[in-house]
Amino acid sequence: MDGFAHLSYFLLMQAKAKSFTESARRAQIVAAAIETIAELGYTRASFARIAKQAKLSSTGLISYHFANKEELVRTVLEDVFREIGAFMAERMSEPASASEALRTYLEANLEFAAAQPTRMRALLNIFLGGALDYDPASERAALEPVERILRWGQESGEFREFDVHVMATTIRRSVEGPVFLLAGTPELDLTTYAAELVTLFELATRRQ
Amino acid sequence: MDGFAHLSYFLLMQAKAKSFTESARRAQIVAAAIETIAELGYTRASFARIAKQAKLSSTGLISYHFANKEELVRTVLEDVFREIGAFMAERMSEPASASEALRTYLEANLEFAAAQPTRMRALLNIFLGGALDYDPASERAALEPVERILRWGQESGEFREFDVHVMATTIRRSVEGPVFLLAGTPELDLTTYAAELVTLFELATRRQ
Amino acid sequence: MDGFAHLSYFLLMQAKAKSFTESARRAQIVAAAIETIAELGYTRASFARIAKQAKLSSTGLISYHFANKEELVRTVLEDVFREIGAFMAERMSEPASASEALRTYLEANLEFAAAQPTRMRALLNIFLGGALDYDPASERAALEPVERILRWGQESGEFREFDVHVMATTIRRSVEGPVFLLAGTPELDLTTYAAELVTLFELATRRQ
Amino acid sequence: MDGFAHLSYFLLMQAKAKSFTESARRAQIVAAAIETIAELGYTRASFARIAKQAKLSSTGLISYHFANKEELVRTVLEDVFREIGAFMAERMSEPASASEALRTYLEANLEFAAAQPTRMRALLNIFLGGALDYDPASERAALEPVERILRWGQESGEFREFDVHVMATTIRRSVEGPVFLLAGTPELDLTTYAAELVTLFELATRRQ
DNA sequence: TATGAATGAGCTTTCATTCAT
DNA sequence: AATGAATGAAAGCTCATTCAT
Repeated sequence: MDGFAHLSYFLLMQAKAKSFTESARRAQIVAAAIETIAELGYTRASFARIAKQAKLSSTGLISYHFANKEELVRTVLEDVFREIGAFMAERMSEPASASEALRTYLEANLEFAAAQPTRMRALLNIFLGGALDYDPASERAALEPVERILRWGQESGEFREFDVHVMATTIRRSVEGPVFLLAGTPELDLTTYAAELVTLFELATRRQ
Repeated sequence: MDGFAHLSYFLLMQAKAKSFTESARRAQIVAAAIETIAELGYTRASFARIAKQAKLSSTGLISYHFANKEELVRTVLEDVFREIGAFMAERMSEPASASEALRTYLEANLEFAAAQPTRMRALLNIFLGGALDYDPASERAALEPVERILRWGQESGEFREFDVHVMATTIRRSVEGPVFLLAGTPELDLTTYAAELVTLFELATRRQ
Repeated sequence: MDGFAHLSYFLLMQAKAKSFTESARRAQIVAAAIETIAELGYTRASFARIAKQAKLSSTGLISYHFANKEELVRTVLEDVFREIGAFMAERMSEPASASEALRTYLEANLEFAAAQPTRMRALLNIFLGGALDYDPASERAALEPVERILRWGQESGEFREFDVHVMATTIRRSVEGPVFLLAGTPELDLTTYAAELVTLFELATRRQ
Repeated sequence: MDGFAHLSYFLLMQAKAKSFTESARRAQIVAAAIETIAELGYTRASFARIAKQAKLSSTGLISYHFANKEELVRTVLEDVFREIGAFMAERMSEPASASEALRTYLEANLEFAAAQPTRMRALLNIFLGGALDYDPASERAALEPVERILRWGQESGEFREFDVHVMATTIRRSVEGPVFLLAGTPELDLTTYAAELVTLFELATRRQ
């Protein structure tokens, strides 16, 4: 019922327990990677820059803790998805109707963007910066929870007839928009933004 | 009155006239760059690959015609914007109303995406791939023509009251969506897609 | 009819002609590689050391002229094999008998080792130093010309019955021996050495 | 009277007695090193791979027990030479003649290669893989026992006149050959191989 | 104009070794 | 006696850019 948790599809369950020190170092490196990717984009976020950001003595230390760059990126995504998942779990209750679900979806996504703008920028930079080969499957996965809400509303009669895929794509992209806007306008009021989106899509989806 | 020409902001007026040979070479390189960036993404579109695509003997030739990579990218954007501009000029007549203008805006953008998918993919790969330092000004410039339509509609009473910036951002992103979808679904019917968007935003903007 | 030319199996016919300058540079790099590999062994012959030996400004120049280390090594082998081939072509006439062929094989191999000790050391360091994954096929290829001589002698009645494979392996290794000995005893007299080997294998192979 | 024990030249007599635990650990590491070097070659046998093979928790443990990689390699050689020495001591009785000694030398070497192929491959990978700076002294030491046999035969009149150094080198290399052949032909029958070598060198050495 | 040669910084990754605990 | 964390040098390779011709 959230916008990203479905992407937990990237998570690999870790077999071996990590020591406290190792976990701390990995967390530190992941944090530095998020910071760096958010700031410079994926391409320019080299091990050298990440090491500098984390005040590490050597890029070798990153390689020591992560098998390769792909594993580091995967771990960054894990971290972001975990945060999103935790946020959403707390934020959302059982929605009583499709329109309520849609409203909550929009609001919760923007609230998270407001709470974790750096993580959100890193996430989008990874997906857009060519880190991963473009994967239509993950695109579809990202749309799925939205489409579920929309179909629910059409079946219940709350929503009018429309192409679910088009509407879902538009909704998904509408909540990603502010993440970029925040870079240019940090003071952007996402509460107002969310209210506007809620109205916009209520009008666009409701049975006339 | 189009979606991108405002970005002519990127254009640098060239002081010196170019010889025919030079213009032809530059055009050839730009075409190869577009092809390569569309296919591989900005990061992997090195001078070596672009030269290969253009069947050039040396990457030095690219440097000879373009001061640096940034200038090449800027010229690619010029080219794309010029194409878009030409397309729009032909496509659009003087709109009789704000809602007609909005409808035409949506349809024309998707028509262009259908007609020039390679140029469109290149364009978005450049913006998203970290080629340019993120530039809020260009973001604002991209929104301006949409905002103009929206304000017009509000002033004329066709449109309800809403936050123009939020609505414009949502509209802009809604027409960019299909460019990405085309990668996974080349057979996507953009005519239908456009009709859905037109309905969606008519409902979202009209005075109730 | 020589000991190594069969390994021309490694040669790739080059499609594109190389400019004079490029050929010269490649030759210079190959020469430096041979020198370095002969002296330090394959493992320690890094691009950095080869560049130093060739007085190049950057290891990047090696990568510029050779796609990767494997291609450089392949080119080194080409060079050595070409030298051996030219040497053998001049040295050997049509042998009148198997025992004459065997004698010439032994002598020619040692003469080449005397004339080109550095190339020979480089060659063996490449094969023995783990440069190439151990390849039974190339081993078999190296033995083939010897085995052909031996079978000829057995069929003609000049040679006694013996296991051709064992004899060929022993002969092959016997002519490689001096290449290593030369490192410790540069003044080693390979003419005498050859005469001793000729006698040794005449006694070992002749019909009693 | 064996082919390698003379190389005990590499052994460093250890001044300090080692505890049982330490000895066991060292033996475990040495065994893993032999296995790894035999399988991957010297170059690719990193501490990391050896530690993995030995199921050690850290490469640091190797450094703890061995001053550096050279000492580990030296200890591996010790181990192999000790095994060879023990094998030979059991295998060989007092030879009645030089030709019997030569026959036994050849047979015993090949028997050991058949019994301990892993140790033999490791041994040769170390010598050939550039682990040690090429050492003419060790080469000479390896030839010494063979040369002793040959001189004995010449003095007793069993053997003809020949250059002892050339013959010894040829014999030494002839028994090393099968070690490599085993990699490509594991089913190679070394008993037959030994019989062929015995005949070969009897004919090559005997007084006519 | 165009070419190919050259440069040097940068990339990720592996390595033997050190060190505190 | 052993661990795992950390180090910094070195590896092969790619890159945008410069330059002489």
